[in-house]
Amino acid sequence: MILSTQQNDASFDDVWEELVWRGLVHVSTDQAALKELLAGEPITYYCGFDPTAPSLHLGNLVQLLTMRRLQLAGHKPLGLVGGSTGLIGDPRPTAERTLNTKETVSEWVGYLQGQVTRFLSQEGDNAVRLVNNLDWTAGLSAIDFLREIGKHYRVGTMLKKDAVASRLNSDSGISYTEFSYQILQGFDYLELFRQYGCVLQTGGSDQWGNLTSGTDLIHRVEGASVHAIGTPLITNSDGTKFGKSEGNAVWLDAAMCSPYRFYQFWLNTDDADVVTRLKVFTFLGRERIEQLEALVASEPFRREAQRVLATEVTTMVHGADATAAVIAASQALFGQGEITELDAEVFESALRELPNTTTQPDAQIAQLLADTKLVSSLSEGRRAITQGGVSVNNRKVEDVAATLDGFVERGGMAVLRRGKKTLAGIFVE
RNA sequence: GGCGAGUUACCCAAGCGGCCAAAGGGAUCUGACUGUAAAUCAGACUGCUCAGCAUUCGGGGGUUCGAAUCCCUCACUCGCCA
Repeated sequence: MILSTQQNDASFDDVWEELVWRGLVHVSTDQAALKELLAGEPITYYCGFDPTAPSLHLGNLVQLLTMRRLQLAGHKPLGLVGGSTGLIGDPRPTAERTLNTKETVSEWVGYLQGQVTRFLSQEGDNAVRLVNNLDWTAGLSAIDFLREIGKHYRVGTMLKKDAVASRLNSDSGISYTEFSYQILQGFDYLELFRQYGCVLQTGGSDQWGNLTSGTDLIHRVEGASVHAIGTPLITNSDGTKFGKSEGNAVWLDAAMCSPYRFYQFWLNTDDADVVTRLKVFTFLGRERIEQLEALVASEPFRREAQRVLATEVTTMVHGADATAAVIAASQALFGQGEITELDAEVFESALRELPNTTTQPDAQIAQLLADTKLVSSLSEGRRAITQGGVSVNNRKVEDVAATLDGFVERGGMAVLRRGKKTLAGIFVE
């Protein structure tokens, strides 16, 4: 099992030092106190995930791996999947969320719980424990909520939180529902503090307002000082959004983002970003990462660091077998030799890793582009051909109205390619 | 409750009766260059039965030969006053 191969780098004094080195601490409560706390006896900590989709994505993976590092240091994780907060919606800086139905949310809770437990050990005395905030909010009446929790919140403070302030400044405004979100998250922390003695919450730095909502509430109600760590928002050095592939989020669920695409996403990491990614997304030690950093500088064209990164993360998320398959497919499809000279079996299994379709020899190539989702419409398919961006088995398609005839000879298999690296498999009957 | 401002394509944002499928920027995609990079340059970016046609400018209705642009109405958002 992959979890058993993971370990923290023993060359660091404590896990806090390692988190800092990996660039995982963007903001936090008292650093000296945190360092001491984390170096001492096992503590209980938590991180929440809201069911806003059927799967977690790369942004959540940062949290999962941070939790895992703390678990490896002996601390006790609580994996919270927000059955109630998912019904309310964390305010996004831009616009109001659309509410999902209770049925949908509860279905997604199940999926996310399954994913959370895959990344954290379920063995030993610090096994991950799943919690759901619906358990302590479902039975709470609005009146009790306002009396017991709401009374501790000052509206002035709530308005100053970034998430709220930016929404108030936007022309979409904010609903009372989303405005209340920070109270719910603060309540979660209080509840976990009471039930499990939880004294640390981690989350993205964009959650900072929600994290401090909890530490402040606990301080006020229980008189205790508890902690929070905000991890940095992962960004690309060129300013584009991290974690998007073809405009879509990179999901952890193989059905929503195939292992092939997942691997390719990591393989295409910029030189400027690859070291940062290795630190955040792998369990490779400092020495190994520094060695790869040197390789990026001396032999960037070999892309050794990208290869290691892609292999490590894909293995962690999709397993060793799937990773071996997508590496083989990638080599076959991007190798130097003629595609048509590849061993038929290797070729076929490579095509199976891609989005693929079975069709007739007279099928129009523009239509196939649309069918395989390489483009989103027929028009776009034609456009791509016009721009010279489409090839079948590495032969450029010149005619907008071209069919597969003449492009597919051997074995009725073909790679359909848009641009350099967007591929699909075609099987002709 | 009163008054004012606003709602344009993925995002920001021009347009204020015909020359508007709609300026500009960003994002995205393609080509060249390369390392399946980055940067740069060029092109594309509503759909289709694609040198043409159809449908878009918050929803609905109207004026007009003709509307994103004018009028009515509904919805939503923001601000000020109560």
